[in-house]
Amino acid sequence: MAKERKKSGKREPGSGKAKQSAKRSSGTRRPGADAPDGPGGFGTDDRPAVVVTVDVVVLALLDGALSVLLVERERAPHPGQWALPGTVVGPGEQLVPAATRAVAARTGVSVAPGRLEQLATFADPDRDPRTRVVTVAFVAVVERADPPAGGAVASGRWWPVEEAMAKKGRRLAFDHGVIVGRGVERLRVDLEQSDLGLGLIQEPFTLGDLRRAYEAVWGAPLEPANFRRKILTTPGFVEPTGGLRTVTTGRPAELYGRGIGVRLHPPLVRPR
Amino acid sequence: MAKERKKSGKREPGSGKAKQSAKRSSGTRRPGADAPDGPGGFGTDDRPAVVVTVDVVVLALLDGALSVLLVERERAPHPGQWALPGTVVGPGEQLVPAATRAVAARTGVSVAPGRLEQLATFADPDRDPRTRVVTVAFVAVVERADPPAGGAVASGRWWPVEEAMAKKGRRLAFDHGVIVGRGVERLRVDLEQSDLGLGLIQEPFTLGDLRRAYEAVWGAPLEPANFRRKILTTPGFVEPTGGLRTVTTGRPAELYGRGIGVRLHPPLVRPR
DNA sequence: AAAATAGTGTCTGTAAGACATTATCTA
DNA sequence: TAGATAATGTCTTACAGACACTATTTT
Repeated sequence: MAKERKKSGKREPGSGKAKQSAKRSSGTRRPGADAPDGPGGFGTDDRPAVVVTVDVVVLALLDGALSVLLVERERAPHPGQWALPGTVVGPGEQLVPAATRAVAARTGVSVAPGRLEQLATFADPDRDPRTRVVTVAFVAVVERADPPAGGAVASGRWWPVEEAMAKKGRRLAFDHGVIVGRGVERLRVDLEQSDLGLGLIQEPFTLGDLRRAYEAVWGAPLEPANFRRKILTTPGFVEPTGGLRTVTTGRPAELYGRGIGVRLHPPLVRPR
Repeated sequence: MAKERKKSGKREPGSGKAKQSAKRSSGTRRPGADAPDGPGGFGTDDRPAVVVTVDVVVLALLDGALSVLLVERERAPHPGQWALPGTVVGPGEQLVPAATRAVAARTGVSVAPGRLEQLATFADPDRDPRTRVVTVAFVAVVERADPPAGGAVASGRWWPVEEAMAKKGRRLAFDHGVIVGRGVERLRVDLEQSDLGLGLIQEPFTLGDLRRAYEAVWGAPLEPANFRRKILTTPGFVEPTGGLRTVTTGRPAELYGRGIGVRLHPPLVRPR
């Protein structure tokens, strides 16, 4: 039914390490030089065969542990392995909507616009054995590690980051292990410099809730008094609700909601 | 000459805001849902027509002013306007080599590997009127704003950032004005947190040279004594050579070389 | 000598680290 | 009451901002 592209539609076998000089003599388009975009713009023949995708590192706290949302692959490549939710970017589609759509479609989890940020683009020629796939990775935080919805999207599962990264033998599909690592590191930095950590907990929350979220992300204990001082003396970080919450034992904690949003200067530094 | 693809090769007019629901019924591939990559992987028919490019924001000091390296476009779109040096990413080519190659080929400027970092990916469906172009932007610093080489690469020119961004009427081509802005902001942050600023000056240098580089990037004067203290008390930032330099008037300044490299904790904060 | 630039010393204010003390709940 | 968690207070340390002062050159 569909017509095959005549040129440059096939992936070159063994194009692995992508020696640039070798590429240039490889029969496909000689990249760049001083013909910026070809005589008539991007001619169809000049388009290298490439697929652009988005992949999302969705992070949340599951039983107090920082966890990442993964989907199990059913088909090759890497059948049976776990991968980030992602999708091919549709024609005319923006990246952020594509990322949001991918997460929702594959896992049923909905990501709020302000809690999604571009992480980096991964484009190793060998990262997908089928064809050249350039993926724009995103990081997102959600406030509840919802159990995977049933039915059509049942393949999603939350994995503690520790476990996802350290699976011996069963690594994540493609280069998704690397991407998860980068995503977690990005979140760690974001927590230092913004109030993005609020996206990991539900309102209303106590300062203990917030501190435990930070501790989970950073993997280090924080001094409660100093943490409290930093949060409360930063205007716009949190707003007291006036309410109290008693959990089990101990003095009831004051409840707060998210503030109007802040950038931290100086940052809330993590323990080194 | 070139055979046009039958499907999804044309950009849909008015697809600007990329309404997702509209896209799905657009006759091209319905993105994602629960068919991750099609029955046989990425079929040729399933590939949206997309070109992946790299564009590089090369920054340097030209007569003490932070400047960006631009090339003049000769053909449509945006003929006569200035643009970032960039190129289509070749098949099997890595992004960093592609970025380095693009700068060298179009301007004759060579960028050191450690002075090039990925900035972000820009993928607005309308950013190029010809076809869907997803570009991975990089920032680089070079230590000398070399005059544009002659001959084949004569189209490169250094523009003071101030001037490049504020051209009234003659804006930069595509979304390159936005990309330059993001690149400059990234450099400003990098200067706070790393020794990347050393990449803007030549060895050997004085602390005055280094301070003036920071002042140029941040657009604000720094207290010389405090700047000096921060640099010298950070192990590994600079190494004294023992030499002195007398420029015009004043006490001769001690000369330094780059240290072994550092991340700054706490950062060298810029004036707010 | 005057002007200019480099380098040193020091006082002060801000904010984080450490930790003791008080408050208020449940078992 | 003991134990647990939350909240407050305070002493100390680290470090940046501000700025006075000294050093060494050219004109």
